[in-house]
Amino acid sequence: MLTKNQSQINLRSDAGLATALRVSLARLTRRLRRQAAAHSLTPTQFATLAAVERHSAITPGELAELEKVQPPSMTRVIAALEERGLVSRTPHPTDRRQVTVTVTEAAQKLLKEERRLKEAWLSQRLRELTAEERSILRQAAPILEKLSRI
Amino acid sequence: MLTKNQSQINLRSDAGLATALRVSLARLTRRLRRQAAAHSLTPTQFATLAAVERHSAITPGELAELEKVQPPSMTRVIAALEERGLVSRTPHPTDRRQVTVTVTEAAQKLLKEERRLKEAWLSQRLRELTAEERSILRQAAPILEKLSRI
DNA sequence: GCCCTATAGTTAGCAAAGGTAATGACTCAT
DNA sequence: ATGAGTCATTACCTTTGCTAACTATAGGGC
Repeated sequence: MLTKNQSQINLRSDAGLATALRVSLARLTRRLRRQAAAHSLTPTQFATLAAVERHSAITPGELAELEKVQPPSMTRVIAALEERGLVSRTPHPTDRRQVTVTVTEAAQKLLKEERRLKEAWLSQRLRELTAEERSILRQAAPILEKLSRI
Repeated sequence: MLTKNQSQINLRSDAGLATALRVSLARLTRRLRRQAAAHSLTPTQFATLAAVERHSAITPGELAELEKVQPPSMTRVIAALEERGLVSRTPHPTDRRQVTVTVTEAAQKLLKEERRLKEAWLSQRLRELTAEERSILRQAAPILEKLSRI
């Protein structure tokens, strides 16, 4: 009985668009999370490690703001990454309250491999779309990124 | 130091698109979840209740498949909804192993109000986009829905 | 120079929501 | 009529978010 059309959501209104996006995003994220479970880093850890790689010598507070989590949540993620030798915490050069986080060499290697694995599922799904659909998603990606960043 | 450009992700490749989507989706979902915390239903409960409303007399197993969760997770969500008088479980007409779930009247009223509240944040963000950006998201929404459904 | 407030990070404890494994009730084909 | 399969549930664990409270440090006003 799963064949009924599930979305008679009115996409014209902003509220309808919001509904459609919210529901799909939640489901997709759940799906991606599950896909990632087979690999060595959780999605949160992976996203954080990638952020540390992009902004080397970043502080936990800045990372928390970037990833839109509270500082204590970021503390835990960093602790997990440090325990696995993927990031190192060093004192901030001028402010001893702060800490700077950087990726290790091991992390760079792992990131490369993880990226390949972690994206496999979604990439495969993307390949199953038509070229036009992919093109729309390409245009949508930066907008979603912008929305996620507010 | 949050001003650096965070995404030099190559959107041309499927893997790059996959990366960009994955990161943004995770962050947006986190944000939406937090936004929802002020209201009376969790996002998962809300999504499930909405699904029950759309497919009345659906079984837990079908709901689990729809929402891409395992049956035990769905059992818990349904139990929470039943405890609050929002759904009722009745025996399946022909198969006594199964159960059919339907929304109550209270739920229909609540759904309407919740929808209004829960979409407020995202709608506001959508209004801050340009008309063209919204148009792209309108085109992207069904594709994301399709991706989330595979 | 000394306090007082503000800030950065962490710790402690809680809640939401997912998962797997095992169980009980029921169905159905052999 | 029995044994395998199916549906829902229960029990338990994990991840990952949160808030509140604590510690250490910074920095300004007196």
